[in-house]
Amino acid sequence: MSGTLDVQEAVAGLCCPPVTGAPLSGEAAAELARVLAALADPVRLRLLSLVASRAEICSCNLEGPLGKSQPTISHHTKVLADAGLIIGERRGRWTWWRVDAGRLAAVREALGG
Amino acid sequence: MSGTLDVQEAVAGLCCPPVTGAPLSGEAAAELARVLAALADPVRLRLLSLVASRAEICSCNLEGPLGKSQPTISHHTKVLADAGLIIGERRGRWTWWRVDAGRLAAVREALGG
DNA sequence: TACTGATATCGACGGCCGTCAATCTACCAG
DNA sequence: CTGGTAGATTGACGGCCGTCGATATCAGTA
Repeated sequence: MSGTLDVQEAVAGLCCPPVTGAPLSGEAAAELARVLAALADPVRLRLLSLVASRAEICSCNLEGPLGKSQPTISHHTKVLADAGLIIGERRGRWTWWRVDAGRLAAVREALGG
Repeated sequence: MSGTLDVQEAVAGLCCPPVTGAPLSGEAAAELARVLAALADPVRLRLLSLVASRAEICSCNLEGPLGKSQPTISHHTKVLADAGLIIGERRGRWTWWRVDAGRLAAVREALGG
């Protein structure tokens, strides 16, 4: 809206200027690295794509396709949620997950988008 | 050029459909995870931004700003180069590094760009 | 209140990663 | 050839991460 806002405005919680711009500060690099570390796992990438493939998905629908134990799935959903990439909501006995598209876009922008 | 080419065409060596599309295969997830793991380190992110801040940069200009030992810098440049994110060229006694912008763009697209 | 089922947490094991000192290799100057 | 310098490689150490069995928590149901 305002003319004073730039690329970093769209960066949901991620305060990193693009890596392709000026040299990153230690703090900005650490914060971006934390989110990227959450993404840098095959199981979590597949989990993320499963969540993204629908508006919402229940934890119980993740164990089967991913072929991992229930504690492992719970661990990975927590890592992605802590990184802000997915959002969980408990309804009754089930936990429903959805992607935070803004956060994912923020990562792309931090990567020089 | 051809009309048959789509998003994946621009993905320099990265054959991953976007995570926001259909669920990722195990192989696609593993390959994307490998590149993201190379990015998921504060020192390497700062190194990458240093390389990106100029057309080229010499290894000897990295140790100072990053505050790491020479073997550590050499290790990190190798990790980034193996991931295809930077390209090194040896000229005389020095090694010059530059960013592979296409590869970085490929990562962004794999992340749903 | 008990009982069942869905998730979260804990504890432990094995393996991978970042770091650096020491060493090796390659290149240029003399 | 010899010396000096830039960079790569090796080996070792410490710590973090993915995984799962066991257990705890928490919501709905009878």
